[in-house]
Amino acid sequence: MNRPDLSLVQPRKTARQARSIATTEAIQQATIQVLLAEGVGRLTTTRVAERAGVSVGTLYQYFPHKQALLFGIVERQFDLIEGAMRVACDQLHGCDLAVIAEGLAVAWLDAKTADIVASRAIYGIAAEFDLSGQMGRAATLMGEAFETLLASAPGVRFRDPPAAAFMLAALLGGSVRVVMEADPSGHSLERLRSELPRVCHAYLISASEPI
Amino acid sequence: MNRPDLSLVQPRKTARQARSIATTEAIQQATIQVLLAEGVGRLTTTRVAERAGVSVGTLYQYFPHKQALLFGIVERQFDLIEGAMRVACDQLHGCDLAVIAEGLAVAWLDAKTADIVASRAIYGIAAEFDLSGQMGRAATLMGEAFETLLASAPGVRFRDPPAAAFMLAALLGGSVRVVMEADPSGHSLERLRSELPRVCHAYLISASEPI
DNA sequence: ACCTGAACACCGTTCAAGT
DNA sequence: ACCTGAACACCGTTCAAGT
Repeated sequence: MNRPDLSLVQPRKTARQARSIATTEAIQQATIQVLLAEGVGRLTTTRVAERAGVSVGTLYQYFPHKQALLFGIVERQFDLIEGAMRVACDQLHGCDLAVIAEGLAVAWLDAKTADIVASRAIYGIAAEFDLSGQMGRAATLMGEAFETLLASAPGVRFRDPPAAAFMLAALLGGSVRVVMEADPSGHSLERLRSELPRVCHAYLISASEPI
Repeated sequence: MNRPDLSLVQPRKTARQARSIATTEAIQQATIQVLLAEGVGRLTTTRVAERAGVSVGTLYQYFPHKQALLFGIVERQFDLIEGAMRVACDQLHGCDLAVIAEGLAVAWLDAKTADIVASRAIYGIAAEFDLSGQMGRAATLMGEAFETLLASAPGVRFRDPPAAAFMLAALLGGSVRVVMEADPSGHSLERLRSELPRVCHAYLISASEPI
């Protein structure tokens, strides 16, 4: 397999006609089904096409390469998490640091563990494909949202707001990812659930000063 | 490719004879060379065998599957990091919390960024293969080392020592991993370098109490 | 305008045959 | 005791031919 051009995430041809849309939809659905039923290791363009009721050729008319199949799913999951965090940020706007820290940690953990099946699939994908592009973009978005949230906290001023927001995102994202990967049983997730809010709170306090 | 049995990480036959040892060595060296010269995407059993000057059949006499080739390299890198952290733990034994926090964060960042070429290769491997087993084992080891280190800090007592040690490991491992993956340029690594010690210190204080 | 599926160039892995 | 490499069962991707 030659290294595919990862910038081509869009479908090769926009699905204008009804039939095209149906086909695209069917292929995406089939991807999820194969993924859940057989695992990443057995996710094959031919298998997906078969499950979608089309031929491989048709599949390649809408998705430039196998990775594009997966990117769609990952993007959907990322959007879900981003949405959940956006809601959390809105609700926490103007609250004080303790509430913000606790709120963000809980929201993040909930979002990541909400659909454990999807998460498992995503981590499987992440283990097999290069998602650094997606992750970088997501990190930047989180950083920005966190920065405005932190600015809204009353009675405190951050010495370096972008740095604090960035670090907070790295903290949440990193610790949850590493724990989910290292211990899929989810046992040590409980520990994370009790400790992560404390980490966030302690850090935010140390990165800011009163008034 | 059928999902290989990951428990078979050992070479298929122990290399007793001199010739065998040489062959094994050559294959391992060839793996690294191919990895560095051509990237994970072009790492092929045939290519490795060719570079090692043997046939594919010979390769499979010593390595049960392609993954075993990679596991060796990853294990070596993990050992390096584990060693560096063990040294750091020894040096920090008995120091107070501020020094321990700063020391661990710096040691971890240095170990992870020491051989940037190897790290890049490792992350490439990690993106393509399932390393959850290795990572879980490494996390447990770190947790234990951290726990005895934290117990040595004078004047403080941790409310839940295993939880604190675990969280510290997740913090270090997660944030560095996520930053390296999301921003391979290494630009935001500088930010991490200045913020991570603060995170560790703030958390350790909040998880302990005086006397 | 959309679909088909044989064909191509590659994989990982095996095993009868050699030295 | 160790090595070879053709052979096998799969991949991802393409493209001439169909409707």
